[in-house]
Amino acid sequence: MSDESTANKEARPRDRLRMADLAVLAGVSAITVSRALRDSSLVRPDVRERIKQLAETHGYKFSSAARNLRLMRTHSIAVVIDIDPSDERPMGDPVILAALGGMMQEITKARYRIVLTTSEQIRSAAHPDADGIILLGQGAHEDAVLQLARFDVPIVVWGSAEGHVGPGVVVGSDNEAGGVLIGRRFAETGRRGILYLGDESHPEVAARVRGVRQGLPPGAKLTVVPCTFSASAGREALASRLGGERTFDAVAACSDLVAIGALDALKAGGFAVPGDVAVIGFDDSPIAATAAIPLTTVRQDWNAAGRLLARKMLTWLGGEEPTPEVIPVSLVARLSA
Amino acid sequence: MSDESTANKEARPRDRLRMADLAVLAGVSAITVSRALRDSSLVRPDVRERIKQLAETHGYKFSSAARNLRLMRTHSIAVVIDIDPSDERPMGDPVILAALGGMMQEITKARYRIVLTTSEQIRSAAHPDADGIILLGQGAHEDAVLQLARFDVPIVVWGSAEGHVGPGVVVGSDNEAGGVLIGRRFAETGRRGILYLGDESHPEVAARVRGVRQGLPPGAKLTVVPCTFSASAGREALASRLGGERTFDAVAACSDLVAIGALDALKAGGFAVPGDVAVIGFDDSPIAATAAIPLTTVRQDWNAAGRLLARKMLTWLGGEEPTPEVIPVSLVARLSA
DNA sequence: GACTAGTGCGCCCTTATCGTA
DNA sequence: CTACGATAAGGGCGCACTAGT
Repeated sequence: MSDESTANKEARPRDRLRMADLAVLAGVSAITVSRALRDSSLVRPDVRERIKQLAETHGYKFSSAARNLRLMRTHSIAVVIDIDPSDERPMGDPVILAALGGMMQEITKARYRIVLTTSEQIRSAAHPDADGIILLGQGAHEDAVLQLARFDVPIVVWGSAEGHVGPGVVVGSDNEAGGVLIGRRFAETGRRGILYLGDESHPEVAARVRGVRQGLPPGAKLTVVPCTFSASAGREALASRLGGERTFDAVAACSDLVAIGALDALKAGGFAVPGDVAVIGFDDSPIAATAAIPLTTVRQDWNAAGRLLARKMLTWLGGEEPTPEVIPVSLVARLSA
Repeated sequence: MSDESTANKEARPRDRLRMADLAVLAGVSAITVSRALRDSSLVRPDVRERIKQLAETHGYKFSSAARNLRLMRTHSIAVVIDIDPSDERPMGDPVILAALGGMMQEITKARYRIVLTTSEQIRSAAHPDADGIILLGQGAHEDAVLQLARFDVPIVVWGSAEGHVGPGVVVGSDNEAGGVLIGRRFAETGRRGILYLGDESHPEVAARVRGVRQGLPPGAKLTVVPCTFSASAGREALASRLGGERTFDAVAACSDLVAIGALDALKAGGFAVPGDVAVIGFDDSPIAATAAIPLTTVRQDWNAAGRLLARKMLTWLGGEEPTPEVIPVSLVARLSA
């Protein structure tokens, strides 16, 4: 009965309103609708308002897919974190969540979106599907950045600015200053033999160790014991040093989790904290305050860090290459040192 | 001299290879390239392979923006979490990170992407810009779901299945069973006066309270003290009950953080744990194990929860409406009860 | 001629539908 | 039935241009 193809062409039953449809309703062209909805000054304010009203009343839905295709941008920023359940670290790093929170504040304010990814996933992808990449986490070594450089998008990295030569802009805590705070604290409390629990091949840890050394008085002795970022690693690293005669009276750890492990080992060995041995952590994660012996630690403001990382990225996406930046840290004195 | 528009048409200098270009190189049509790259059986295996090779050697980059527009899908799933730095709760909830990790495993495996959002942002958006929404967090009340229902996309919610009538599929811990575990533990250790710290208007908390009551012996007395999900709330709620004569010998909290606050208040009041008062938390977050008095608590497997939430959503996106599901919980006995 | 307010056209790239050999 | 192709969306926006001051 009805000529369907013609009917479709004449008045195709579209389930979705486009700008073109709105344009007909408003008696203007589609591009004017486009501009009106973006508050372009090329459209008279009254026309703009009328079009917006129309869009509202007709339940118009903007298609970001179409915009993304046209502009060849995704309006999203990839955030790379490694949440590996088999690894002990991430669960104990609520700080990452704080950083995510900070990033969300800034990124959503700029009308961008955060796409969560793992380094493994993004590395194996042909395409980042994002306008920029923010790299987070302790594992963010140089090689990770290099791998990602093949995507032609801005990269902002959390890490240690020193010694960074590759692509990408680095934002990080002032690790060396944090180390100095630790060294001074030990100096003030008369400690002479210090054990540092952490992996010096990690640039951030290396900077902290340097700082500790600076903060310590001339006569003090500093020994670095290699150790990853988990509580069990801290426990084992310290336990290995508790046999025989104790040659240290202070322990600094590369994270609060490691410090908690050290606390365990000391307790098991029958040592008093801070009486026999003082302990200082790093991060001021929530577990620091609630530990059996409330942990003295170096506070990194992860929320601020997240915000800053995001702002750097947004600056870059705005066309201006940002500068690296260092975030100050502070000592939180509790009972352990 | 040169007719620019014609020149553009004849041999426009394109910086990006399209399927159409690949088609010319392979001597086939664009649609065949499309099918070949998607492993369609409509293309002969040898042709398929040849086209894939070609794509590889010429550095072809697939445009997901174009696919998204054509298919009217985003291939991404919005995950709504509230990380509000002004709020005390989220920082103490590293469990959320574990859930995110679980979701990432499943979602990236399915070649979807996770878009992080806050409830505020998505509520004010005209459009979710995602094929589905996963709602996470303690604040996921019914009204939040209703607000999101106006988007015409699948919603999967973390929460309490009981009493849920609105749209969306609910996945949650077996809160009532968790409560029973708590009640039994108190029963076994001879506790008679129980204080429950939590907000019963919250469906999950209500279910736990019911469970506790079931697990308790007939003579025991249970009192619910309203309290939000933060450590300070726990501290204050308990402190308010410590004046005058103590009428309880056990405390159950709606989260480990709240339990930590209660522990603080008890310590300040000079009570021994678990001697005078036993304390049980909920979640088994990292702070439970490292607390001053290692916390007995009910473990929820957040990684598994995240994976399940994601799978439910993927099932739905695959065209089949999933069923609600309840995740088992277990008691982790430490020192506090 | 310079400015304002607005338009027509084509392109971004992929894929469902229908058609053909 | 198998393997492939031509066509037409999908929706927004840059570009080059014009009508009217």
